Amino acid sequence: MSTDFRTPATDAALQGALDAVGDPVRRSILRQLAAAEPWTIACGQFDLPVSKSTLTHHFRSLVDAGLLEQRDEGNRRMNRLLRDEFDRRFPGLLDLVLDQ
Amino acid sequence: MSTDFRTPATDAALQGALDAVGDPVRRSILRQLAAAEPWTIACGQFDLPVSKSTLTHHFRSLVDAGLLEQRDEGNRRMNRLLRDEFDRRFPGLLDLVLDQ
DNA sequence: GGTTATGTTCGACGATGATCGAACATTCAA
DNA sequence: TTGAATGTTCGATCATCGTCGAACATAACC
Repeated sequence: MSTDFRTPATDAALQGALDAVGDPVRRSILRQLAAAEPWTIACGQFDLPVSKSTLTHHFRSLVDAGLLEQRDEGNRRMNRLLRDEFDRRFPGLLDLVLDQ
Repeated sequence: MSTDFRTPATDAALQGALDAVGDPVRRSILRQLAAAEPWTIACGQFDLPVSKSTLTHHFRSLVDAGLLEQRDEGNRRMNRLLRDEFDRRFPGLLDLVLDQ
C-alpha cells in the first residue's frame, strides 16, 4: 500500500496556488501546455499578448507554485506541466482551469 | 431525467470565483460559515481582524461570486453558504478552501 | 568573429483592490 | 424618545502585481 494520505495543504500553500491560477495569462499558459506533449514547448512559443519580460515573470510564478518545471535545451527553455503532482496537492483545481 | 450537463463555466466566471476565494479574509468567512448552521451567523459576528466597512466589502464580493446569500432579520444581516450551488459550478474549489 | 534568437534582470509605471475612519441609515431596547 | 447596535456608503490611502522597455547574458548559426 502507498502512503497517499491527504496532505494538509496549509493555507499559505493554498494561497500560492490560487494566486498562480488566478491570472488569465498564466491560465492560458497552463492550457496551451496541457494541449501539447511534455517538453515540446519553449517559453517563447506560447501565443500570448505580453512582452518577453512579462512572460518570464509569469513562468517564475508557475514554477514557484509547483505547476510546471523547466529544462534548458541549448538556446531554449522547455516546459512540462506538473499535472499529477499539482492535482495531488490541490485536487480539482487544475481541472477547473483546463476545462476552459 | 434532469438536465445536469456540465455548464461550460466561461473563463470570466472562473476568474470571479478564483478572485472571491483568493482572499484570506474571505476564506475565513467561508470556513466559519461552513462550520455553523445556515442562517445562524450575522455579518458582525465573524471573528475577523478587519473593520466594519472592510467586512461589507468582502461580503459583497462573496455574494457577487455566488458563494453565499443574505437575509435581513431585523437589525442583523444573516448569511447562508451556497455550498451545493457553488460546488456544481466549480467542482472541488470550495472543498479546497474548507479543507483548511 | 559577427549576427540572430531566446531568456533574464532591472527599474519604472499604472491599475486594481484591501484597508480604514467618518458619516449616515435602520432597527431594537430602555 | 433617546440611545445602542448593526450595516452601508463614501473618500482616501497604501501595497501588490501585471506590465513594459532597455540592457544584458547565452547559445546557435553563417
